[in-house]
Amino acid sequence: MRISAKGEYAAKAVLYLSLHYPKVVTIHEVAENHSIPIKYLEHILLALKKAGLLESRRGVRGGYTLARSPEKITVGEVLRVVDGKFSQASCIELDFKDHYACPEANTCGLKQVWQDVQGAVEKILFETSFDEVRKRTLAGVARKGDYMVYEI
Amino acid sequence: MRISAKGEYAAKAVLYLSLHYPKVVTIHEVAENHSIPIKYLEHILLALKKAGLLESRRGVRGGYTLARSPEKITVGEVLRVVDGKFSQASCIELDFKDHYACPEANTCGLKQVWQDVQGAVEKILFETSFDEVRKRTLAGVARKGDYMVYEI
DNA sequence: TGAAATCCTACTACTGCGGTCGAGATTCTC
DNA sequence: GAGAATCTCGACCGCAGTAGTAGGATTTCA
Repeated sequence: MRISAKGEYAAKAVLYLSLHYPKVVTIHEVAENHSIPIKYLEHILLALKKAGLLESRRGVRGGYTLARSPEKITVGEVLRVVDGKFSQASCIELDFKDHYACPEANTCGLKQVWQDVQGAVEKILFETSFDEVRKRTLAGVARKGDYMVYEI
Repeated sequence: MRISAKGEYAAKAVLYLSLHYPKVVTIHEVAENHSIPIKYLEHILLALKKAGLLESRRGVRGGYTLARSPEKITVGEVLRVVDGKFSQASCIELDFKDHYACPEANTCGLKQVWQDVQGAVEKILFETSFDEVRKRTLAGVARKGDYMVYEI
């Protein structure tokens, strides 16, 4: 019942790209800044690119940037790519065609609970854009006072 | 980002006990009714007992029952016992003493997102009692006003 | 005493997650 | 065109946690 390391990495990376949008930054730079294993991050960014969230440029001066502006990318979208669905329990999953996998699903009062949880989670994740996360991050930095940690 | 099979088993078992409260029912009966491996269910019920949620009687005519009435047991309590805490991401976990494990936690705008999610999940799980789940099960009907579940 | 049940420890098989490796393809700069 | 920088991609690996099993010890009731 937790977000995977992969999901956290992905979110941090996209936040970093949001802070530098629309500049192109290298995997290396992202990995350095967040202490993420670089070879692992490669896979993650590649997946996000294939999902249409990021754009890349190869070769010298290459790197990644967001495919859309930060306010058009939500935390939920990013997590969905790397962590898959947010199904909270097997009993509300659907099988091959449109039917609940759990035979008791129609009467079991727990189904409602799992759906409520899933809905609440998705509501937050899909309604929070990276522009908002970016603003909160900058606000946090400003409160600290001493340095501007992120160069923009 | 999902509830474990163990968590689902535990919730189903407690629901079953709620439906028969205050009758004492055997592990065997619960396992049969929900197609849960009996030897596995033993562990789960034992853990719930040790956590103070269930009571048991050994020997012939023994079995389990709730330690309190269904309205005094929440889904969250049950899941916490078998699945541990609901920390959504490592960056909001606390280390040995009172400090965030993640060094960027104070400035990272993601922390708030993870906390929002965790809060929303806990609110639902800890405010839903098994008496309510029991009623919904008996009604076999969806409630009004539940969350819209996003299409996946 | 014997059957029915929980209690308890130990073990196992498997899956997925986190991470690594090495080579290939592309692009820029000189 | 050479070479460096950078993304692309498939294969691989170790570990921890999950799900489940085995078997016996203990308690209780008739």
